[in-house]
Amino acid sequence: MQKYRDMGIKLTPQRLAILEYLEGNEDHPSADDIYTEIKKKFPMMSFATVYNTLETLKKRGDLVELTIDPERRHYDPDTRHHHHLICRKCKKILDIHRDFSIEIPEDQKGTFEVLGNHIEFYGICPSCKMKGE
Amino acid sequence: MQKYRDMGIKLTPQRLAILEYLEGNEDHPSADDIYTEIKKKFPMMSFATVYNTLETLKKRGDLVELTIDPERRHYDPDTRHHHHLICRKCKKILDIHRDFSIEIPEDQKGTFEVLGNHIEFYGICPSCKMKGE
DNA sequence: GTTACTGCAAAGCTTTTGCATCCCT
DNA sequence: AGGGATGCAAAAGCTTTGCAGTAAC
Repeated sequence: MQKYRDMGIKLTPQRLAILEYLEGNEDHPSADDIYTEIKKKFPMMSFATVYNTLETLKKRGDLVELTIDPERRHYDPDTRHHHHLICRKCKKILDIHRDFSIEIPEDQKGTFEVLGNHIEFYGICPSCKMKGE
Repeated sequence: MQKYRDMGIKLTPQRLAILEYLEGNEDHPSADDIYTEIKKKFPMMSFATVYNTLETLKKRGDLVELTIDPERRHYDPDTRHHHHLICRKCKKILDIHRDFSIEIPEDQKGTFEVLGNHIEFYGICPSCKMKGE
C-alpha cells in the first residue's frame, strides 16, 4: 500500500479498492466491470467515483484507455507499449507484448508527427473455435 | 448509378444520397456527419434510416466500421485492407495504404486463429502542430 | 481547516427499437 | 401487391456533470 500512498492523490477506501482491482489485472475491464466488482465491497459506491478515479489515473499516466470495442471503453493498467489480440466472438482481449518496428513511409507521413501506434489483431480464440463451427 | 441498381437492395432516394455521399469519401464520417449532410437534401430524413442503411452496407461488406474514436463510430467506404493515422488533437483520420507484414509469434498465438489486423498510428498532424505548441 | 472526493440524480450523447405508413421493385 | 424501407418517438446504454455532504490530508 505504500506505493499508493506515494501517488500524491487522496487515498479513499473506494480508490484503494479500484487500485487493487486494477493491479496486475489483464482482463481489460470496462467501467461497468470495475463498478460491479467494487460494489460487492462498497455497496454505496457510485459510477461517478469509478469514472472519476479512472480519469485521475489516466491523467497520471497510470492507466490506458482502450478504444477497441465500439460498445464501451476498456481500461488497461499495463501502461507499457503493447498491442492486443481480440476474439471477434467472445470479445476477449489478450495482450501482445512484442515490438513490431513498423513505420509509415516518409512520402505518406509528410510532416505529420507520429508519436506511436497500436495494433489490433483480431480473430477467433481457441475456446470459441471449439464451441463454434 | 447503375452499380447501385445492381446491389440488390431497394434504392430509395435517401439510400442513394447516402451511397453518393460515401462514394470515394475519405473523411471517415460518423453517423451524425452523414445524417447532418444528407438532411440538407432530405429534411425529413431520420437517424433510423442512416443507421439502418449503414447496417445494411456493413452486412454486404461494402462499408467498414472503425473503432478508433471512443466518442463515436466512424465509417469507411474503402473496404480494402488498410490502416489509419489519427491526429490526437483534431481527431482527423488519414488512410495508410501499405502492407506491413506483421505476425504474432507462434508461441503467443497458440491456436488462436488470427484473421487480420489493423494498425492505428497516432500523433499530431501538420496543421495542429503549427497552431499548437 | 481545506481541499478534494463521494454519492446521487439528472442530463447528454450515441445508437437501437417498435410500429404504422409508404414506396421501390 | 408485397416486402422491405422510412420516419417518428421512445428507449436503452454509456459517460458526464452539478451539487451538497464528507472524509483525507
